[in-house]
Amino acid sequence: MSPSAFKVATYNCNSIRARLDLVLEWLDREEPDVLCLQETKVTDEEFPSDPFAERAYHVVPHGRKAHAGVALLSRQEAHGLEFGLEGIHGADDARLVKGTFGDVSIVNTYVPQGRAPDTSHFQHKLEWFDRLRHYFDRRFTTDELLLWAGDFNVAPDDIDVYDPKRLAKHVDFHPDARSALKRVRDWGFVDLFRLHHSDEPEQYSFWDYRVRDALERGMGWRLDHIWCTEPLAQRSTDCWIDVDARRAERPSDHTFVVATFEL
DNA sequence: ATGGTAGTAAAACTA
Repeated sequence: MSPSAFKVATYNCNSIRARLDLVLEWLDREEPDVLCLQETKVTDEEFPSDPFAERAYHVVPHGRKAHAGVALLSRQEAHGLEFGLEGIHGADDARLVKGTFGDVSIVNTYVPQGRAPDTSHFQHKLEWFDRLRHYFDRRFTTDELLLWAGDFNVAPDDIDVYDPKRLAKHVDFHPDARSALKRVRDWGFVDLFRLHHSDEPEQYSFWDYRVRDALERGMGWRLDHIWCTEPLAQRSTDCWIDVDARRAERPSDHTFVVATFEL
């Protein structure tokens, strides 16, 4: 059997309804096998599935009204669907969806942002990572083809933010958040972007709307990630960040991260 | 950035 190309992308769209045209144009151009969306900000009933179905994409939404929400878009139908994290209920559900495509499982997460380090919301973020680590412990082994993608709301290392000293107390670069993320990574994940672009500075996936000309001034963060187990990393051919999508008209404050494989 | 902007949804809340 000859190897086949497999392309996965992740995008925090900040409302799928507000970003529908941008996402459709990107899909038409890039034709990924799977696109993981975060911050869809829509109930499953209201998710605009039709234009995706017209393009032969299956949609698995897991959303809620107004905030958060994730979705899997895929050319193959997903099997083995799982929604949410054990112990996370109510308004903070709608942050995880898992689907399996052939022998590749994909977990798409929108990690809680955390608001401020001295709040219960930040403690909840740390606990969320611990629950996610338990989820991987319980549900998968590191010799499986598993991919974890999404808005992790953490920049892993100094190289992943524009000013590590200034941002040290921010919830997306706080030492406690970074070590919580590291505990999940230590389960057995490879950061695909760094696998292909080790030591490359100023490679970001997020630029705050509120910072004037943040993109032009290089004031970014690498918060959106595609990580996978070692056997899948061995089949990885490339990983890149599509900065141009952040320059589009009415963009999200995040942009697309893409990974390709030969399965 | 003790600011700022964007989206939801109809006044704040979330990011």
